[in-house]
Amino acid sequence: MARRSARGQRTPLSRDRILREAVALADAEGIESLTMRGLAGQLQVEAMSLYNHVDTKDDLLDGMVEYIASEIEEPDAAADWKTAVRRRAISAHDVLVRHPWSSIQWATRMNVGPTRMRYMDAMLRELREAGFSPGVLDVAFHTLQNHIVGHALQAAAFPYEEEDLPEMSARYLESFPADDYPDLAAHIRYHREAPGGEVSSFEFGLDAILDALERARGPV
Amino acid sequence: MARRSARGQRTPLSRDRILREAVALADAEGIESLTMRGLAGQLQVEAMSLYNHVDTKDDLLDGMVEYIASEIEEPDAAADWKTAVRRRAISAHDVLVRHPWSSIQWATRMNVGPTRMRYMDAMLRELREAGFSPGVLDVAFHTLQNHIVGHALQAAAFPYEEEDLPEMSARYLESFPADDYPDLAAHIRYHREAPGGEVSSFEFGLDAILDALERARGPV
DNA sequence: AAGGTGCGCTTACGCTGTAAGCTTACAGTG
DNA sequence: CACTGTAAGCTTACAGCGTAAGCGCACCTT
Repeated sequence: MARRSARGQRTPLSRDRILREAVALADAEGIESLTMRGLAGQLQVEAMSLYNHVDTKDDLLDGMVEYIASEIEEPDAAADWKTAVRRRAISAHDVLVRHPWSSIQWATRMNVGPTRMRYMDAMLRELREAGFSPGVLDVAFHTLQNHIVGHALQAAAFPYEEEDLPEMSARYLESFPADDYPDLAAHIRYHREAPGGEVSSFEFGLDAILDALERARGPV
Repeated sequence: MARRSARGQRTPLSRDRILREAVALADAEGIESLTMRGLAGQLQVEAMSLYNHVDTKDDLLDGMVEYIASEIEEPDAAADWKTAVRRRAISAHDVLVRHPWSSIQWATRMNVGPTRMRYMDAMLRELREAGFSPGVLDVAFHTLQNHIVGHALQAAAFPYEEEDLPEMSARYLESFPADDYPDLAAHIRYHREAPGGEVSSFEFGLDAILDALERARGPV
């Protein structure tokens, strides 16, 4: 069953090959249908073989988050703090949205690996070097992080194809009990009609947070 | 097997009784060990009987989130927007922290029921009546919501008993590679030593956001 | 007394993660 | 070249999961 070349030797499995395939599979089919057997099948291997490179399924999932975390880009070191933080935040958000399953895992799994640690450490460093006092730094970090992950989480909730989305959300709004929840209805309508859609909604909020932080620098 | 009184009639099951028990069980044992069989066992009933009141396990989980959402308190209608929003946010955060499994479900499940809709609608109304322009209102709502759920998510990550926590986190910090991630280490230390601990860290950030919003009211 | 029906029970199925033990292919050594 | 240790695959098996299908009891209505 194992895949072999013409001469009979098999392409060796490896943690990295497993993680890459797992990420691809989760991207394509959704993480809830990612099973050890299914993943092994894609790799032309039996399920138990995966356990030579991965401790448990949890370990696999941790590895997947680490894998996509490494796609987050490092901003130019010469940039001022606001630009650097902004770029890093946008890149992180991009990655999380690109892998719709990842934001939930990011928010949920507490086994943070070295790649995520590097990411957090770098963002904290940029904020510290910007001159924030410890208290403000803490708020800044969590507010930014919550914005990034929270927004990606929202985006992942609408995994529809780009094309169907307008029609779909229109139909949803039609059946929505707008009389019972008038402000919520307005909110949904706003997101439907907001110029530029979801992406710029993220950046708009991000800039609002960054501006507020800049004003709060020093005191508080 | 079904529980009966002395005269032989059984205490009837009901959706509400099921949800109440499911919430209690998830609170006590963690949601990952909540199974249909286990839940049924607690209710002295067979697993399949639950399906007379609940469509699927997903429906059960949705119901559980709705159940705890109803514990969020309505602030005094006479209060000014900042006080009202603050109170609602704190109450919501309290509820999510009180049920450690709920923040993940809240962030994850997209099937929002009437109770959660009422909650969102009320918060949006308070912000609108405060005079925010649509754009700022949107940022305000999401930033607040992300702060509430994001913070509860973090808190749920440390499900240790209050007593063990200091010793536990001290040991964690000892083995933490502080040389590789100096700013992350400082961040962890800050959370360990911050006056008042996690709760006030939430309120501190909340107030920072509310103050920033107040300043942003009108323009942007 | 009769019959309907709501609701709990029994059984069974396919799927999951993974423990235990085997077998094969290759590298290193004589 | 043969021998052997080991890494990494395969096979089998198991307990636990959600839930579909159908049965039968206890009650309510007439």
